[in-house]
Amino acid sequence: MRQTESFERVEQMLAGVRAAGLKLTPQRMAIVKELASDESHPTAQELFERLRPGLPTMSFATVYNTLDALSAAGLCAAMSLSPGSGRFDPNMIPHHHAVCDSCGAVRDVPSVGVHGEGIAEPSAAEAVAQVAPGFEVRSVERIFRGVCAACATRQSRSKSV
Amino acid sequence: MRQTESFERVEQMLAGVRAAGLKLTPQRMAIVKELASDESHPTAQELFERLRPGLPTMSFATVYNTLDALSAAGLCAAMSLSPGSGRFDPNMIPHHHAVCDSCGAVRDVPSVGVHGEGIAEPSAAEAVAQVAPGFEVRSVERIFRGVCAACATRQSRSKSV
DNA sequence: CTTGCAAGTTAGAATGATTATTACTATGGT
DNA sequence: ACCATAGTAATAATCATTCTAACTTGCAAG
Repeated sequence: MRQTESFERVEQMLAGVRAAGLKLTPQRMAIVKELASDESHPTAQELFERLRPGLPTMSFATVYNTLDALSAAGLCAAMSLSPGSGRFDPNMIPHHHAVCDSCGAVRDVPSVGVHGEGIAEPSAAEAVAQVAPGFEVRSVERIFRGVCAACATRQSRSKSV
Repeated sequence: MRQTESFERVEQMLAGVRAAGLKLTPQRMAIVKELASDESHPTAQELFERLRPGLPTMSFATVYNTLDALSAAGLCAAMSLSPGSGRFDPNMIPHHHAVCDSCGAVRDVPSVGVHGEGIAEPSAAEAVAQVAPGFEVRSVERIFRGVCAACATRQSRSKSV
């Protein structure tokens, strides 16, 4: 069943590539196949190393280009979850973050509200337990992604030109 | 009032530095002051640039060292929210992520459950609106941080030595 | 107040991931 | 089969972060 699922996802993604007007090159096919059948959220590095045996001439930049193209076409998502990098937060009270996709600004969002602090609701904890048995959840963080007021006006302005 | 708040946080953090057995150097004081009175989640880069005028001899590594020390002492948190970097996710169905703090592995967590997809609950949306008026939330992502089964056993093993 | 030493700092080099550049090549429509 | 365009390869450039080795300082005991 899992085979079928990932096969479908490959097909879907390849269709998406064409629909987005992107050319279907061997490199892209290989990257799509590898990415779509992988649950482990690989890095560009990992993909490159896995694909190199099959396409020894492929360049590293192609992996990034393709991943960017896929992201832009809405066929995959770039994440940044790696620990110990980027920004530092002096606020140790459990809270969430609003991140502007456009300018990258980050704002704290207090976790008031009915659902309580940084503790998972039962349903969510169950969902984690199902996909990752034995995973001990220590904290839950919510990231609200969107566009801040400043960027919204800036974008509509430049769009109207 | 805001002045007082950040002043308190500086005091608290400095106290924490001493409590953790860390030496209180001018560089650390400066970094703590700057970080604790800042809501914008600065990068190491930004902190360094802001502090350089006051401490021209300070090295870049000191900023990182201090931030690491503060994180280790539980006085601040390192985040990675920047867009377009790190890992790639082929799963475009709204879902959450379980991240192991120890090995960095990422697993998808389906967002079944009563609270629905990637849409914020009213209370959370309100909270965002209060701190960032005009922020348009496009998606909500949850990150469950913790320790995966494999790392949990590995840690308890090495701890018992 | 002085002294000693561990912890901290400095400067710069090393590392590693990502992005940009440029000339070459292959794809897909006609 | 041909051509224009989009994609690729190779390499250089950039940026953040970590490491190294020598020097300096906070601070506690004398």
